[in-house]
Amino acid sequence: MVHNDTVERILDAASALFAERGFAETSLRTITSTAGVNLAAVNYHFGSKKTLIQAVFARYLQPFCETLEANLDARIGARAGADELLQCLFDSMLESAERVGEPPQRFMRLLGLAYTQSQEHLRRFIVAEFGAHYSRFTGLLKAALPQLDPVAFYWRLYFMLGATVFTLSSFDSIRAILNSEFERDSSLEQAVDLLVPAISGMLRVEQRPPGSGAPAP
Amino acid sequence: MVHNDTVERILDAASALFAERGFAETSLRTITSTAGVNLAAVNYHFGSKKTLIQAVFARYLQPFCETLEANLDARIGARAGADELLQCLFDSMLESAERVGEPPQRFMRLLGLAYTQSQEHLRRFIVAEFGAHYSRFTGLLKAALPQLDPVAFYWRLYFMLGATVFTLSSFDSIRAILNSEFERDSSLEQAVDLLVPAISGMLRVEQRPPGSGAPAP
DNA sequence: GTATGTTCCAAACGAATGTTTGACCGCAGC
DNA sequence: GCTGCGGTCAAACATTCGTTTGGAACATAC
Repeated sequence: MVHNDTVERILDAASALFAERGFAETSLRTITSTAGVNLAAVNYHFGSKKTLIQAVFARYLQPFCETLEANLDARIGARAGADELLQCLFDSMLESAERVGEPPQRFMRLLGLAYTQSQEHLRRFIVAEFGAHYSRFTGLLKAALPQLDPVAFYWRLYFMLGATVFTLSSFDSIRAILNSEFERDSSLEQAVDLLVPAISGMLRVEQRPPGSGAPAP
Repeated sequence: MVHNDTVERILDAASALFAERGFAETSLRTITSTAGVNLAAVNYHFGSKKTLIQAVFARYLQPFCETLEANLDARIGARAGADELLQCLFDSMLESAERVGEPPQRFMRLLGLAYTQSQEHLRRFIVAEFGAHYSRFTGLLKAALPQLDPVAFYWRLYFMLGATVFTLSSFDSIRAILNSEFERDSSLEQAVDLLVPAISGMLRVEQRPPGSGAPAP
């Protein structure tokens, strides 16, 4: 697939429209008319709608993985703290989004859609493309939190993923609410600055000793 | 709309299928054939697909709101802690799901879809149906966390919502991974027992003093 | 027994979807 | 000058979608 103008225009339009409405709710006709190209161009250049969806993800994932790996190599020593690792992760996200030239919240939105919409082919694609890098990061984070047992750590990874994807992907609407309610504008960087210590704290909370909470069923 | 057998069968099938695939990806033909009723039954009993989606939500939301209000009245005093409030919230969710007779993770899944899929009518419907109860809970929680400034509190509400909806709605797949990796089965109640202290800790983290983190843009 | 209203059903409706087709254009290589 | 080729285009393809229709079946009321 050659990187010509039509391909870029389709990817731009598809990325924005998918993030806005979801995959099934976005038709190829909407994409091609937004991009100003012919309807048949998608199938000609990408093969199908499924592979177009994957191409949209690849354009984000590849720079993100590269940036994350580079930042981990440069900034993270043998025994890094959870705080450093999280800051590194979010910095990489912001950096790579700037490299791609699209807002980071759009990437988060797409990532959330990949989990919530029924796109099994997409989850497989992401694991294949991203799995190794993901494992490296979670391994480092696990080493930074030795007090957590493996199962609790696993769950907290998902708590972190959920909080991040959910809030950053909804950043635009949350900001609109905050603006109308507090008359104070906020940037995505400020949101990340609130997110990192909150998540770091969540990860570091001491585990509740078994039996001290709600009675086990 | 009378509560006859056909209506119940449609709601059961629609609830399960929506949670599994999303709204746009689930056709009325799939719903009616799963329910074993005629295709026209949906439009006859519910009017349209949109109002069917709302009806599916109403069947969960109404018992949940009632249960939450009752539990808040019964168990929460004037100045309750964040821990108590969270436990009360999750207990209400589990209780009401049992009352409805469907798994709680299905409700969480639907709630996540309501946010991520482009269903403006549904968000409006949920706010109208649930807004007052939601405000009561967030007001109590805010009073329990007086050290947080309003904007930081607002963001942490979303962190909490994201972590909860994301993990509990993906509970089935997370459990499958945990089972294959640690050979230890886990219940939804155990997941909630891990979630409550983690979120409570996240909410109580001291705010990072301005300027000590990444430089403000 | 007839009238009335509710529920169900097979069939069809128009619109929208992803995909394919075959002609057309510009441009390189021989 | 002809040929192959990558790219574009309008048009059509076959499905699938949500919704509507007209009548059959049934119960209840008078």
